Amino acid sequence: MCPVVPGGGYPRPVTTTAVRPLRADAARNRALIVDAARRLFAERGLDVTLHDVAEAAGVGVGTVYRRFPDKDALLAGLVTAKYETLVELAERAAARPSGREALREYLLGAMELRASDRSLSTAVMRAAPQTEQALALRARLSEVVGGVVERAHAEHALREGFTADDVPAVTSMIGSIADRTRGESPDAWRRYGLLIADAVCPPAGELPPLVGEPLPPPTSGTCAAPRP
Amino acid sequence: MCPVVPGGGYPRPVTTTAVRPLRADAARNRALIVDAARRLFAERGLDVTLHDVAEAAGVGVGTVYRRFPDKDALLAGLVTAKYETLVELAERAAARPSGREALREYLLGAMELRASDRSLSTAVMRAAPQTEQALALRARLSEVVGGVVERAHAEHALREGFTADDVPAVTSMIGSIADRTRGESPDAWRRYGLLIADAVCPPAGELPPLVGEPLPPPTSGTCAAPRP
Amino acid sequence: MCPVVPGGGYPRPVTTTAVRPLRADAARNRALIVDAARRLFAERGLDVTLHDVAEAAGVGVGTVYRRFPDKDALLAGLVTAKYETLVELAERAAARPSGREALREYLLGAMELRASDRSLSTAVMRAAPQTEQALALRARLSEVVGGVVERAHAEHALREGFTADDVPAVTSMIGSIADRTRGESPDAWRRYGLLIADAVCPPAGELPPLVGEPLPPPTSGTCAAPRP
Amino acid sequence: MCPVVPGGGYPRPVTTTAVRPLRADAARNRALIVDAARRLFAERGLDVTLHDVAEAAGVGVGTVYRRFPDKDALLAGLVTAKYETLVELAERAAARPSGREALREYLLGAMELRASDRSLSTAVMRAAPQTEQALALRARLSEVVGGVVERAHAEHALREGFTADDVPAVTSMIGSIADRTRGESPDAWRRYGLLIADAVCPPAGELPPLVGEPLPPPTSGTCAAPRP
DNA sequence: CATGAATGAGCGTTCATTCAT
DNA sequence: AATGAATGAACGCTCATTCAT
Repeated sequence: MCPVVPGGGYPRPVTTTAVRPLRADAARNRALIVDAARRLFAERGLDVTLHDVAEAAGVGVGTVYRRFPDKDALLAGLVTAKYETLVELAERAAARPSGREALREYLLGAMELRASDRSLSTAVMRAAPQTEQALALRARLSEVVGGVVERAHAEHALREGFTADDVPAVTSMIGSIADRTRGESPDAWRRYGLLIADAVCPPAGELPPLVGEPLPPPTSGTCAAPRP
Repeated sequence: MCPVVPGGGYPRPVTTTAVRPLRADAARNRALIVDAARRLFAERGLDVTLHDVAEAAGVGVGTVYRRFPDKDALLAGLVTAKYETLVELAERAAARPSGREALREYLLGAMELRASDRSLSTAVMRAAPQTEQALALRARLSEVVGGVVERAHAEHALREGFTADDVPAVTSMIGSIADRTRGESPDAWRRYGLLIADAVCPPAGELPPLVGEPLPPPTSGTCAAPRP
Repeated sequence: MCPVVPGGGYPRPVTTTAVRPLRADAARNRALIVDAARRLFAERGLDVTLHDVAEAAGVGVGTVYRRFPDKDALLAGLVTAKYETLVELAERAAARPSGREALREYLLGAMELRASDRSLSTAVMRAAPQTEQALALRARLSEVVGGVVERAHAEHALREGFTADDVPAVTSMIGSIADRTRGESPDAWRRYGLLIADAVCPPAGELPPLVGEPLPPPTSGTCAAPRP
Repeated sequence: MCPVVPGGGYPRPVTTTAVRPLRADAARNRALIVDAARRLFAERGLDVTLHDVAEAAGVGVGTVYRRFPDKDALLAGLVTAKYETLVELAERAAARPSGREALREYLLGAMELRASDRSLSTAVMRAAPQTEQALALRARLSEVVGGVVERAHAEHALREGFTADDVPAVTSMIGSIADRTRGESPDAWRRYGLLIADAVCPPAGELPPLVGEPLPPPTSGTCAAPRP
């Protein structure tokens, strides 16, 4: 609703022409920071320094700290933004009539997202969702994906025992592969994405009778973000 | 069972003029260092300091630097040691009459190994194999696993298009999951290990008709270690 | 009772051409700032930030800097305010018929004042009196206390050699004790306040025959505030 | 016994010619650091940075941190060294036949010491004695001074109610005065040192009948160093 | 050779101060 | 005049790496 990252949909001050003219610079800088952070984190992983971010954004370090209390908060901001994208993705996928196709679409889309950002697979793990917004997004995502998973199960399109909580784990694995291969062949992960998607929820036509004896039900949300 | 130190079978420079009696101490120290490093990295991840390693090994930091030019080289050393274990594992598995079973045994064993060591999934990524020995080990591993894969294909037990080069990718993914879950539920990775093993090479009885349209043939060895 | 803001009795620039109606706001802000600063410094010592002060005062940091060139100037402002209280105290004490009692009253009162404000003993040290007003206040204080001291000497109630310039030194010492003990026993300083007051000017009844061989006459005003 | 600061009496390796030849540099550097620290702290108070210390000592910051885990530890080291001097001073004073004279000698000596080091009055307060050595020294000091105070009381040379725990408070006050006047007249504190010494324990000949109604017995050790 | 003392760039973070709005 | 966003030098501290012993 109200994106942490001022990417696209800033709440336009529709009624007043200039609600807070002072905010113009601030907002622009914030956007610069988030953009730079996103880019750097995506490229180089979690060990970029806030000095790097500041420099890349063309602002002073202090400005970064004005917007984000510390490095984790910045990461959390990025993660939150990414959750938003995931929610959108899930909702779009859920609109499909076939649960199977909905799930495959979401799975492959989520993998793609993870694969595009080096920091994400690690960041999601480290940064507990600290804002209500983040928690709400996670809950919403869980809800939508849960629905899709249920529908796919009802269609017998899904490997037995697979739950909505397995989804982040599965995309996280793909993220790790992508991290290793981004340099040489940025699409290498697709091979494994497909492998896993097929294992979980094969494309229409064949149903895998694979006997999955699911181990102890996974710590729920294991690969999502840690509980606060 | 699993020789930590690859120094065991050093090719003696028989023909060289000087015998170098000091080599004994050096080798012992190298062994101590690698041993300590392995333990510490496995326990605490990549952010252990070289002082910690040196202390745990009972040597001075300088000695560590004498054996390994820098931290990455030490990591590479660990990776090398791990390759030795993998080779053993592969050879043992390859002894099975069934290619399918041989492959499953190796896959699950390799996953287990990755899961047991916190630093490995990252280390493999960062450290290029720098010694002839490491390259030789990798070649040998590739050879043995390649044989097993071929046999499994011959038995039609393996997903079409799957190659020996996919094996490290697949185990690497499991390593990343294990890293994320080790704290809370150290066995959580098994769920996904099984999922993937089944997808690749299902247990005897059913054959996966899953149509795998392999994407661009993976950069060979992609998920092993980066090229030097 | 004790006007925090020295702005109260500003000498109006009656003769100047422009009346400057804005002065009202400015003065009010200055008052708010000094008030907040006093409170915060007294509570938390010198390491409060100017942002804290500004926030507590309900103004922006910029406003603080408009009124006081830098942090030290603000401290100087506080010291000035404190001087006003001291002048009042001295005048009230000087009204007593007995010089001895007047001096003791002033001494103990001044000590109490110092003891009640955490930042003051340090602030006095660092901030030179920068305004004419501050200098005027200091002169006035010196005058009043000088009178009292003289009367006490005339009554032979005061240790030989003791001068009005020793008074700030003596109260300053108590301030330092109070700073150190405020946390655990906020009244601990009284023990030493009494000790010193008795040494300087014992309560009526006994006259201290203590032979004080005053060392080199103290740099006058040494413990008040440094020269500009 | 074993000085924190390698000032004079290093335990000479009497029996072996070269016990630890490597330590030569280390010891020299440590001495340089402590010397520089002492000088800087004495001159500029507690807010010197460890970079300053390192630079003044001619070593890198890392070296300072190698010797002292953090800034407080360095301070604690200095404080410990100062305690040693105080113990020596107290023991020498205690050797006098007259308790009165012993106490005056110690008081004035301790004041002199405090007056000579700007950081000390603050440092003693902040740095809790962290080593057994420091605690032992403090205990020893307390013991010796306690004996002297008792003897002075027995001679009726001491203001009633004055205890050994008042001694650090009294010297601390002098330290604060000295801090304020060091720049302009470094001996100004003597005037007040004498005043206080006389108030506490007047020179032989006259006994002050000053009615001291001691306030609640002071938190013991209030102005010494905080309890660990 | 082995040692561990020394180094110093760099980290995350703070805050007095400036300046565009 | 007032604001508060922006700045960046500096802080305490770490640790990979070097080099005198």
